[in-house]
Amino acid sequence: MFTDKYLRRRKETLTDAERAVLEDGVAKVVELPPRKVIVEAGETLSQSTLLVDGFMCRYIDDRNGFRQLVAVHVPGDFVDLHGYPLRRLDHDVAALTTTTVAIVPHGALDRIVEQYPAMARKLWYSTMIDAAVHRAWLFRLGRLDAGGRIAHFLCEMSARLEAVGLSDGRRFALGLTQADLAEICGLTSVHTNRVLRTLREENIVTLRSSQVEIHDPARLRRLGQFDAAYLYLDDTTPWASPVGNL
Amino acid sequence: MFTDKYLRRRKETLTDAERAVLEDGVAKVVELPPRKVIVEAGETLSQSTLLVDGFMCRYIDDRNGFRQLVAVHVPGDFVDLHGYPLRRLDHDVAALTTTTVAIVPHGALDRIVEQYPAMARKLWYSTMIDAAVHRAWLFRLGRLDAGGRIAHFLCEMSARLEAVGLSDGRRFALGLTQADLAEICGLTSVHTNRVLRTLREENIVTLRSSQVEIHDPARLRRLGQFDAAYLYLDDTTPWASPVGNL
DNA sequence: CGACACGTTGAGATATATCAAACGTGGTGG
DNA sequence: CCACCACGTTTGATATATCTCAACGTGTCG
Repeated sequence: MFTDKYLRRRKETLTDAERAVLEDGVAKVVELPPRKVIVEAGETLSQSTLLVDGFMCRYIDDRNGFRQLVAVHVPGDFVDLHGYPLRRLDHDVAALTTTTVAIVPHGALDRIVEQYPAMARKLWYSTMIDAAVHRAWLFRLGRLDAGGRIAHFLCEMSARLEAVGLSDGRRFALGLTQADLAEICGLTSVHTNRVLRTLREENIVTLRSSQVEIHDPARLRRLGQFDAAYLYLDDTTPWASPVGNL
Repeated sequence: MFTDKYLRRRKETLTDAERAVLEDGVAKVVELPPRKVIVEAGETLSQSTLLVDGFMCRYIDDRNGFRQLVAVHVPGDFVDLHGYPLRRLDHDVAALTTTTVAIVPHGALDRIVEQYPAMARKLWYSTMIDAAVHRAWLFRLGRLDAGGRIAHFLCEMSARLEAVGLSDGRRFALGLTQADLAEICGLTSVHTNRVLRTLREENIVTLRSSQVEIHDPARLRRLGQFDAAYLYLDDTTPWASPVGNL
């Protein structure tokens, strides 16, 4: 099963049988080039996307062509599962890097939800983690200054990537430019650059060509007032997350 | 049925039979005093709260005792339905004003979800609207300046209250102090006060002792770059929202 | 009448944006 | 193999939005 690659690294929340059912629903696996937009706001959707490899994001455009990222996705995430109940989205979805995605038609989800109530619950739960991440992002934008926002985001990425075996808590690849990071944190790229410099100079964290190296995790967490509880990573309720961190 | 009061005002999305089922699940109806905290982050929940009357909010505390509101609820909203799948929340839930709430034990939801798959979908959908609102708030905090944030929020409240018959699109009661508004918009209350003054002076909107009067809806919308699509108010899919705007 | 919460105003400090330019570097075509 | 281009990064100088601190006003309610 291709989902083995990352999905198994996490606290097992989908049973093997359930993962098989989900994979049965996969219509095809595709590679997307960097920056490829796969969903535009308002479109009616007939499928959802499971991210197998690479990084994706979701964003809302403003009037002046600037955009606010509202989510970043790592391998194992069910990127637009919320599009299944919602039908049409309020934002765009795009690849950040070259990615591999598995396409799950909504018809397949209909069947899964009907036949396997336990999976229906886990899918719902999964979308609720996504919402919890939104709330953490609200906190980040509303209450933290530039340094705190960047620190908080890097902590989140480290935790989520570690959960799927893509970070050791110190170093990881992150397919983001400084401009992307700015769009996540509600800052200009110029200011983001300056803040990254001081973070580097103070020996807290270094970000170079999409490689992140955390030198002082404790200070980074404190700067970002980061508490990973909202990621529900240790959850083992019958509701627990079906895939990746979502 | 007590839910008639507001729930019927909206595009009918729960059938009468379904509303009856939901009301059957209500264990009790209670009144809460202003500022009453009903859920604290991390607690394990065994019930969810339907807001019948008044205003409630959800918020995340920072280290210094400041807080960021992550949601505001109006009558008809299922305030912490996400607590049903999540079990424990990543934030607090509190009343803003004196409120009336209906308590729905999670056991009752279990029964509903098992017996009525169509309602299970509608409940899921409802939590997805809540998440869509989170994303609009991310846009607000990340991309708009102080005036834009306040304008955007007031547009949202006007639209949501209008949907439940509590606003005529021009005037409505909003149980918020300027300090609350500041915590919603990621601003200080001092700055919020100044921005409100210019909004009043420019004859766009007046907020006086929790009464909002919109003098120039078009300019307010433009200022806040507001587009109500994310509220999915006109949705009539089989998924459509069960209650209030959530 | 006093207390308390909420709203208002002022002066000054600071974080972040803006505009403009230069730099590095990996890739590409001649 | 070099020249050059595109893209991301870095830096400087200046403008501006928002915060901070401190004080004062105003209404409401016991």
